[in-house]
Amino acid sequence: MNEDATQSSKPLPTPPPSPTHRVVLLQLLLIHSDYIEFEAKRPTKVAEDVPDDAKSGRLEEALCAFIAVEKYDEDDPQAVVAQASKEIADVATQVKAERVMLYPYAHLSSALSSPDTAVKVMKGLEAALAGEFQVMRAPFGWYKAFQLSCKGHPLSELSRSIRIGEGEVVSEALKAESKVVSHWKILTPEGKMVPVEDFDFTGHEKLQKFVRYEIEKARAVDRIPPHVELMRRLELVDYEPGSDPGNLRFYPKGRLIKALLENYVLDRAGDLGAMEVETPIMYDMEHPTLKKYLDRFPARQYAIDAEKKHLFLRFAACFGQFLMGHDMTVSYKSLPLRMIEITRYSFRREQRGELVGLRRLRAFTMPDMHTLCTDMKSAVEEFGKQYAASISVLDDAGLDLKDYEVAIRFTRDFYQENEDFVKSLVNTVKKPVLIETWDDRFFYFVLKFEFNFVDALDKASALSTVQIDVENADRYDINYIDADGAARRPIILHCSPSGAIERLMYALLEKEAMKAAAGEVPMLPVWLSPTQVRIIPVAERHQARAFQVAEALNFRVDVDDREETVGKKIRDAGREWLPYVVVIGDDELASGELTVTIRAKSQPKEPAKAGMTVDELRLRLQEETAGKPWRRLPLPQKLSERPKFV
RNA sequence: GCCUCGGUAGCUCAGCCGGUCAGAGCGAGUGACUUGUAAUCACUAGGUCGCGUGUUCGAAUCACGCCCGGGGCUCCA
Repeated sequence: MNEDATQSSKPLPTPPPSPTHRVVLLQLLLIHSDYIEFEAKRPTKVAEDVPDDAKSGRLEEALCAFIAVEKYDEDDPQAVVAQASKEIADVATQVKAERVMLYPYAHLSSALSSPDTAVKVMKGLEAALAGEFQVMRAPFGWYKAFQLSCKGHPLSELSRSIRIGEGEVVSEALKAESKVVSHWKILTPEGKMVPVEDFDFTGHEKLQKFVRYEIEKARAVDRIPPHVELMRRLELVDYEPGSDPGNLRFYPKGRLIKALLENYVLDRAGDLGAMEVETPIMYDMEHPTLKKYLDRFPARQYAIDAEKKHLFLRFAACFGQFLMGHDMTVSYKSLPLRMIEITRYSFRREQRGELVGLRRLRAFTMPDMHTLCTDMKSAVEEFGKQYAASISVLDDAGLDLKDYEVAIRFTRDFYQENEDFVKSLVNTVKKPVLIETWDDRFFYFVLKFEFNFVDALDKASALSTVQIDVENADRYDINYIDADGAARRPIILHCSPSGAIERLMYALLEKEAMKAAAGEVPMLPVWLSPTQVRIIPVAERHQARAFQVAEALNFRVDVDDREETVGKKIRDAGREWLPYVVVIGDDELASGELTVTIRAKSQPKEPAKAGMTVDELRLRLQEETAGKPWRRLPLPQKLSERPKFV
């Protein structure tokens, strides 16, 4: 559930538009006319009271705006007026019309607003446009006769739906957010709490970048993020224009890496004692509990209408696991009780301009673990364990403490009672940490941390996170039976040990891009490399031995049997970041040994070559991949049989 | 959602003050070469110039709308 785990760097909640405020619409049909003429014939029962001289009218060379005010407009008529008047003015200017006819036209909508709202909006539009144009308004709620002559040029007929973005609907939670006051400090391993402005960042440049990103929102980017080029060039992941933006396609190699990371995080969660579950990806907007929850903090959702239900796609696994938790019978003996799901996918309809490669998506894969704890003491203890586990998970994935910055955020009250604990967290990482404190609790949690990766373009994004949630047990009516037989509310931890899997891939690629820029040789950890060993037979007569070695190694080994020169094959292997490249020619045939190029020891232009036996190479691979999940080669073993995906 | 830049062959891109402007390199296919650590040579095929509408005698080129991507703003449980 937790956005930070996956997608954002900031802990503040998105202003939650309530689901009922979700869409605000006004339907417009704009006709550029030679003339428009109407006459009100007789009133309907909702008719607006108007003087006789307003019951008919005619405009020459006018833009005629047929308007249906919709039910949803009732939430914010002013915003609708502002938006719609701008739209009408834009078109009128474009077609060089000096006159505008506002014509209420109910048939454009199937969900009309109340007549009061409609009249209010119509009058609002009239007032808003009056300054710039000659405006006439046909009365609302009358049966009217009209004549219209459409000019018939390309822009003469346009229809518009005015949509007011969710963010403009001010909900209770948004109002609360604007009152949030954050205090920013740096906490050092020695336990000193220093205001950020007084902290000497010498030697902690990445932390400084992160802090600036967080507080000052410093951004300066003028190029495509390196990982976007890499994800395509390495044939891992790509954009999918046939879908919605931010929904990506994964090629076999990308799918392999993602699957390995998913399985690895699941394994590690299992080590912590988590039970894997699976929950639906869509939920009923009208479900009473979810409705309250959505009111509290929706990201922007994807909505789906199905038969009689109005559904939304989940943005985390919280829904499913909390609903499950609500129905479970849990004894205190079961606590701490941990459940995890790798959400494939979590959906958030992030704004178009925010989407970038693997960093920020609309559909992403998030390990989402929830832990029920008896009380705050137990929750804090569990928090410490999951903090340590997150460090270890990232380390195995290829990111160590130098690669990310730690943020710890809490309420003032929490800190007063747990100061030593917070300091111990900082001591664990042995480097200064960004601290954000709130005077009051505006969010559902009292304590959280995130690990924030700072990329090649100095952008920060959150990976691992854990939060202590003191609110949702109540909201979902989750309880456990204590030793005395009484039902009690647990404290709930939200944890994503790695953050979103896509984002982890992004971080790995960005890290390697930074290494490459610094003159080092980039590569993925051996356990994640789609091909672990490539064998290059020098001539056709060496192929049999190549396949024999491939089989004996029993890892992800492929054979470059293409009709290319050895030089070409070596170069291609380098471009694919192959950890081990074995060339087999007459010499190897004779000696039985292997000539292996070891990427991890190579420098640019200086491949590190070593002679070793098949067994030695196999042992080496076993050591480097011990304890990690394994999957078979994701592509045909013979390079000659492989398609190109990009 | 707004602003801005871009979309030309599978990929990277040139052409773009309207008129042999439909091109290059890589990739792909075919043939030759049987190859020892960052690109072997030759030939061939491939494109509604993102989509639509308009302006014009004539549009890849100009205008408008839309779609997709990059960046910025906003936003970022």
